[in-house]
Amino acid sequence: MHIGIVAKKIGLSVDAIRFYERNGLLPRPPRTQGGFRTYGENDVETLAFVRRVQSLGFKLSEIRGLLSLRGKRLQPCAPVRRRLEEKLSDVQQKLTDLHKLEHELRLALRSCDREMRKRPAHCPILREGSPRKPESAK
Amino acid sequence: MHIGIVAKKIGLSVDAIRFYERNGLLPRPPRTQGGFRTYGENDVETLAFVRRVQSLGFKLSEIRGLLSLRGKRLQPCAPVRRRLEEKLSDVQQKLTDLHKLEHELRLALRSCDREMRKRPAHCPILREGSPRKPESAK
DNA sequence: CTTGACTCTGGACTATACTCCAGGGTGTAG
DNA sequence: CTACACCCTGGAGTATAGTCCAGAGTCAAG
Repeated sequence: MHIGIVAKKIGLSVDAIRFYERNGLLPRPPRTQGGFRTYGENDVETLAFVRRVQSLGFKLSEIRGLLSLRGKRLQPCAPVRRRLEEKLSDVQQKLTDLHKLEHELRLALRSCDREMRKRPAHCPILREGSPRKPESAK
Repeated sequence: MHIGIVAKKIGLSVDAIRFYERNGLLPRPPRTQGGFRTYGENDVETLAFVRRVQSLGFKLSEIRGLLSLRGKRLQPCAPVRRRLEEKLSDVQQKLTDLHKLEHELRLALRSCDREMRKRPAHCPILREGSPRKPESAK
């Protein structure tokens, strides 16, 4: 299989596949006389795996580690589990942060709303320091 | 005030302040004979404003827009409100995505767990396609 | 054997928000 | 006047995950 076929099969760009190869996510395939890469089914599967764990939030550098686990005859769950747990706790941290942010944004909106009723041309968010040269005495 | 003083006051690096200036987040200050930037209190306030809205999740390019609003005599709330709402809905979208991701990760963990009891050396995450040359007949 | 579609390499480019650097000039305390 | 701390500019580098390109070569059908 040439690279374009593989790309179409798994919905990646040809460039992305070559990029993965350069970055150690896909072994170098054999080449034709002329230098074209020739892939087999297991390459397609590897790429599918990459996509799948990527969709679980792993970055390419982490996927490299996962792939090396995958290359062994024994495929112990424990190290995978550990990584999944780390990732889960990252996600939870991000969720916490975003919830805080959501709260802050709601507060800002509320303060906007309160002020809007009274003095609609004096946004409380914008005030708190004014630009250089307030033109106080022109 | 020289740049280093301002930097210390608001907890930014000197480099960051110059970076903001280059990117239109802070007006060019007057210079000394020798070319040193000299800042006033309103610059400090501007920078404080930048930090504050940055902590609300706005990126620098968006902050530029906010700053231009801030530079006017009339400071209407409405456009600020609109931006806050957009940002809030971005955040909510991200929360949704992360919740889904959290769910996916939990599913993966569970499938790991189930398999671990039975065949601890055959991680279900790793399987689904094996590396090139499975050595099926060595 | 020609043609058109495909592939090769190496390198530049994208966005974000800065940091770090060299090589030089400036401000000010003593 | 001399240190020494501070400041200047321009440019490179950081991380991420690719995309896009030119200029050249290759493959397969007809």
